[in-house]
Amino acid sequence: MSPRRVTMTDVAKHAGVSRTTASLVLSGRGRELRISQSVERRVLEAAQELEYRPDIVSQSMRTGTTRTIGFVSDTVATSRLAGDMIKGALEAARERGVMLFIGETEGEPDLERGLLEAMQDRRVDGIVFASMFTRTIPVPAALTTAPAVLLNALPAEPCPLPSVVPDEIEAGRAAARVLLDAGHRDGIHLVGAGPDIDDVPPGTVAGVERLTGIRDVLDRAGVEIAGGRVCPDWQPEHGYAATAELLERERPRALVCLNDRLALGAYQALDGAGLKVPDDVSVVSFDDHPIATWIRPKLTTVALPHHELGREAVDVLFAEIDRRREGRDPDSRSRRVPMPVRRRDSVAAPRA
Amino acid sequence: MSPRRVTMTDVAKHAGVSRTTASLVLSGRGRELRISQSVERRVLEAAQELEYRPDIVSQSMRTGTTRTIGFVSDTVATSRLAGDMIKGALEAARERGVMLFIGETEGEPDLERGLLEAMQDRRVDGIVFASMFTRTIPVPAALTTAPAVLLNALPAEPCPLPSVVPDEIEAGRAAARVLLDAGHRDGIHLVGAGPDIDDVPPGTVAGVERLTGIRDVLDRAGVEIAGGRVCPDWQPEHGYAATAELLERERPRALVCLNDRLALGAYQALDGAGLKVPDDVSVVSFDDHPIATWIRPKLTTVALPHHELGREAVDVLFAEIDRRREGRDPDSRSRRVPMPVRRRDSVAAPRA
DNA sequence: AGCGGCCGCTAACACGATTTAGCAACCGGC
DNA sequence: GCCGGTTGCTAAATCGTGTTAGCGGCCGCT
Repeated sequence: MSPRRVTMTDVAKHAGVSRTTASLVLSGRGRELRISQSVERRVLEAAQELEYRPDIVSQSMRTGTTRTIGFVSDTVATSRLAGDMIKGALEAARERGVMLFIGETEGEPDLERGLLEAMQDRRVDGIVFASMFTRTIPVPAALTTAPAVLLNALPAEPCPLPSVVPDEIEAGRAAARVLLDAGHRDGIHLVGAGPDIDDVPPGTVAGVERLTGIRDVLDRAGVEIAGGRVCPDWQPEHGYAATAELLERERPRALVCLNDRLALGAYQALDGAGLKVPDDVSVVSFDDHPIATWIRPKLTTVALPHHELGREAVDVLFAEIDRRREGRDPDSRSRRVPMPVRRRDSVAAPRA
Repeated sequence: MSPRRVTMTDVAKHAGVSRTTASLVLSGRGRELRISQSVERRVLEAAQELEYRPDIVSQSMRTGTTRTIGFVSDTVATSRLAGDMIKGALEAARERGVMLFIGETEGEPDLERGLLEAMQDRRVDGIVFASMFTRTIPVPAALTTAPAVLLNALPAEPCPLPSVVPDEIEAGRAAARVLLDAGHRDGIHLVGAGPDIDDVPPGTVAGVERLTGIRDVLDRAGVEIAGGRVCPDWQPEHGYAATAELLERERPRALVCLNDRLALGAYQALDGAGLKVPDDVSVVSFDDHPIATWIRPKLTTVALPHHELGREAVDVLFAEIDRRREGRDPDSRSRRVPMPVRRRDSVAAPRA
């Protein structure tokens, strides 16, 4: 079988000291507690020679901290985006020597509760509670036990939890500015939401906020939105249908698609109508989904910074853990992570 | 602060019995060790009333099993596929009340070693060592300590580890059969690899095995491959280039693309040449990437069963853990998970 | 000589569970 | 009345670590 792990007792024995002394030296408190240099050296050498590594389970037992955090999300498999978020969280955790439990609730309260309990039973130091698309959520009661952060989600009711979300309003503004900068003033249509602020699929934050940002910039510039079409879901087929229907009535100069999958559908409809992107119609979108660089021409889009969101959430979580340890009140503000514009080939000046 | 957790001592005190008795009852060994029915009931009631849940860290300390496994992969963020694999693993783990650590090595040996050590230090019960695309890998020494399974990877040298991989050869056969069944005999071209068995991008298992399967079926049917083009990487742009170049020379009747991203590029090139899928050219592919259903017409493809691979890996891992516990030798066979054909709209009978 | 103080280390307990060994009480048989 | 066996429970050890309290020895001062 596998050879028994080297324990601190082994190290102490090998160095000819008590286990206490070994513990003191190895936890760096030797100097403070007046362990002689020679003993200290003997212990360190013994530890190195035996390749001693502390057993974290035992440490957790004693100290109460497991150097482990939980990452709970509704789903991990929707897209590459989810993976990026986890990747960011993973990096930030690794820098602190912390491991990540992951779990998915599939949106079911039972699974959610079970998962949170399983993590608490394993004494996680904190929990990142993530949603794969931005929305407001009812905060589970179990989340108030351990330090926690909401990721890509806002609490439905005021609660003492910090949250990390993408800055969708500013993203909307950025998308509108891309078109204005290229010289567009007329024939700007929306695909997926709008034109009015109430025309959004239910339950999404991204819809309202992106639309708010777009309208804000266009309004200020005195530019009127030519039209818009709300889609129940933001899949390619809906983008195709909305755009095809639009093309029957009029000829747009620019499309703002509310995400890249809609934009893919819009491309297909434009192609079917013999219109060229960007010469005939400019397209700007949101998300920076992998397909944005696969379709032709490559899509100009405002990126969801999933990687950065994941990192930031873990950073905020550890700040929160520190606050708790110091007995301070939790920080319930929400962080807005900027969404960068990826300028590619789908936007051009309108034809004269 | 957060209220102290309810411990077994609390339960025992509340029921008026010793901690030992409480433990016996709660671990279901009460009957066996002749605890009276009345005491048993008192303990169970106390546990329920106090909402007692055992502390898994303490249990781990005593029993050596953490009900936690590690999922180590080179990367988790390449695509939705990775997410699906994790999702499958997660499901299988949840069914056993087991949590999942995840970590990524980014292919760096240092990170890999650190990660495996971190997991061992947390006494994981076993490790799934996954690759995001099928390949042969050198098995890290640290993997032999705990029970482990290779997922989507084959050991470079014989070693006592089971592995779980997709059945790529049979997938190749299935793809070829799709074309034969539709009546194709001539003008079958390969995109991404081939036509000879050596024409594959280096380091991939999928390339050789898919090609092997394709050739196997076509050879048996007496059908000759009209041509092929190996691509250094399997991205849309390579599929586009290979197909565009092919179209300059001749007019294919069917394309076997070695993955869906290549197929996307091929679609674009065919579209550019004014050829219709599937009327002019049939296309069959591999992976069942999300875009397969987004592009028009929807792509017929042989699916990588990522979800199933993840599940299977965890199942095999637990079988392995059981073997070890019973002192039997490890099972070093490799499992082949079938790759199902997704028949959609990109294959039709050749034009008369 | 007696006493206080420092130096360098160790004994012992705690964390929360599991498990082994054993104790007290009762019963029956001779 | 003593012995042996069964019943029903508990004391105590254990896992590997962190931490507090304290012990013996030496030095210096009066």
